Amino acid sequence: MFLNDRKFKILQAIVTDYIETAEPIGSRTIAKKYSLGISSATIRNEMSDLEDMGLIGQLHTSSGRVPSEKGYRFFVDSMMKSRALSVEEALFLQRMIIDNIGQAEYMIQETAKALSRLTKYPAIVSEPFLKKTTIKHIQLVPLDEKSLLLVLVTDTKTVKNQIVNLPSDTRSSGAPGYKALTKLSAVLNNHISGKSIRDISRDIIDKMLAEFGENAHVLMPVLGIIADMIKAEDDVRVYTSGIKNILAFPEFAEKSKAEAIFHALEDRESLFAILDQSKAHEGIQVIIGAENTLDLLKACSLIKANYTIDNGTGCIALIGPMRMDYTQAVSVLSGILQNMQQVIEALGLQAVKATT
Amino acid sequence: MFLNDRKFKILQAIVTDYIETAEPIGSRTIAKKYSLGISSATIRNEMSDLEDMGLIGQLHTSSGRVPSEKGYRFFVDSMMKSRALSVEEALFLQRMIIDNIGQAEYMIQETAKALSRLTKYPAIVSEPFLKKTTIKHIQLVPLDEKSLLLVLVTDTKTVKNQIVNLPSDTRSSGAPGYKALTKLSAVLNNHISGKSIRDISRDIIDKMLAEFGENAHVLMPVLGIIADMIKAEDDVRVYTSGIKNILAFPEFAEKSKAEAIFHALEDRESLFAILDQSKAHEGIQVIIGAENTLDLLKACSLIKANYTIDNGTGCIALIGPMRMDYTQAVSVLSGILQNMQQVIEALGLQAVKATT
DNA sequence: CGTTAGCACTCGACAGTGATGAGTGCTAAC
DNA sequence: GTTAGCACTCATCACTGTCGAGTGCTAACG
Repeated sequence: MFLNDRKFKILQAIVTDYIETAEPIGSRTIAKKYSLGISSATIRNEMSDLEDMGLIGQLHTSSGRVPSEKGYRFFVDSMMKSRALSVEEALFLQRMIIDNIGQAEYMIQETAKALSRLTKYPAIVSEPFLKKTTIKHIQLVPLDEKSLLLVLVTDTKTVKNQIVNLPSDTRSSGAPGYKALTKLSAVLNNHISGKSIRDISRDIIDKMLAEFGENAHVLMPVLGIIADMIKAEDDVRVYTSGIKNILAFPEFAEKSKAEAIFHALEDRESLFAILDQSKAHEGIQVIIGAENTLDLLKACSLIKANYTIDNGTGCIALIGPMRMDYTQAVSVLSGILQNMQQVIEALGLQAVKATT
Repeated sequence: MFLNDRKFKILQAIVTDYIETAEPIGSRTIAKKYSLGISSATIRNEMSDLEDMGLIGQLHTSSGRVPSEKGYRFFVDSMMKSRALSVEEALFLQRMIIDNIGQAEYMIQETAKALSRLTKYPAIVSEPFLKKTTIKHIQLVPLDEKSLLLVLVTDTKTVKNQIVNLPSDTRSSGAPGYKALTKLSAVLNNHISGKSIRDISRDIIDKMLAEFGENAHVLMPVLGIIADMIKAEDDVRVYTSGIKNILAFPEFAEKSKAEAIFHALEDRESLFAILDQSKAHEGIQVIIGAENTLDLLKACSLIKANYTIDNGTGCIALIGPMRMDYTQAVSVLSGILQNMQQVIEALGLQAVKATT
């Protein structure tokens, strides 16, 4: 699609103005507000052409014009200038990096918060979906005579821990002491470190049982919990932040519409459905209105990017009305991706594939 | 305040009906809906008396009557029958107990979720505020040559872990191996287990430095992170759930009102201000409208209870419009408190003080 | 031939109007 | 003491006319 310079500028004015004000915009307003050096009548003629091309529309005869989905698409593809982060945004992200040089899990939550705070749009961030989590390290820690603590480190440096309550029928033999536990930890690490849960064969279990000796009764509860933890780890979590921000948009003023969005963003299943769209896409992707496969989002736009850590890929996204500030949202999202890259590198994981 | 039987029943009818419908209720409706055996005219006379007593009011002449704050207070204090949990509610809680026999941290989050799901009101639950967290156990776990994992168990069985990145200038000496770390863990436990962060004196640090020997460079980073973790632990967290439910209430239909509530419930500071009201109160407490010290909540009611674990006390609360279903809310809250008690007992902590 | 001014037309927003109905308070009768 | 009846109040709703923003069309202008 080709537009002459004047049409280009008029469309740009309509889109940016509508993104800002959420009000249909008329020819006279454009003539006054944007000094294009032509009269409102001329603008009317051009607008009529733009309407024929399907780039703008009107809600009823004699209302101002509003960008159509095609118009937004044209704007995103051809008009949007990439914007540098503002000083405040850059500083905010910088501080976040410092706070996050800790653990991958927190980084993901914090990323969601930062995204929504910087953009005023609700943010969704999913943990990387890992095909096969493997055990990196196991440590048993004594608590008291009837329970002990199991700490599990996985190959992505996620750390999990859970209390193991020893079955009451074997409680008479009691929990092993500190020294015994370090020995048992060593046995566990020797046999199952580097393995995924499926790799633990009957054979390996038998060997470990023998080496556990008098503490054999501890092994099965421990293995059971390890299996649960790995399974929970394979269950990807999704974090959202700033959902309340949608109340600020007039397009969700109707309570039923706001409720629908709230519902979708608090429900795990629908969150996955939202993020699962076009999973293979590289770089930042903008999905406008009906381009969404979900009916619920046909009135919304979604800006999303996939990121990769080690052997898994996760997703990071912003949701807003179709009239969302694509320029800002894309630049912030891109900044955040670079941020994640730095944190991940600091954690010694493989870098995020970020393409802008 | 004393009411004769007829006035009592009429007030009860007005409160329960208004809680259900959110519409002012007139004399004729009461006469039809509740078979009190008297005509609407008589009811009108009685209502006039109730209005003089300040228990009900009307929005304008010739609107139906609405309970006043004093009316709600009278209802809660004198009319509310405690209700047994329904089968569904009881089952739901039972399942929750089973899922929660893990760790105190998750229990608190899950409690918030359960509360809001069962009542349809937003729920707030705070972690117990602990005066002085003490270290119960420390374990250092090897990760790779430049980092190790620190696991910390506190006296309330909260488990925290964080990766310790060794300073680069000492990286040449490398991270200690598995065996060395178990020895270092033992040193740490010998000296600071059972202590709070303030109890770690310069003297103790010097002793540990000596015992660490060639790995002395590891000690300070580790202690620094322990201090941070304990500090973070002393920072009580607050969880909310089901905030979106307020959209369902007509009293928050105005966007500005809903936004105010959302804002208050997403902001840590205001959450604490909400929960801090009448901290010393025992058992379940109902705070109605202007009884709230916060201006923001003057139009809301708050149902809250404090719970105690070991040396700390936390808070659990429901927020709703003044017209909230006190009967249901109180019974569910009381059920949840008993639930927490069971989980806490299973964890070996001291029981919740639940008084209903 | 592109641009512009002028004009008729459309339609949403808003304020004013009257009818309707739910509800009250008062009074008189039971 | 209780009830029926009646006048009165007030929110709600549908309807109406006015106003203004905006469009499309046409004719005139450079």
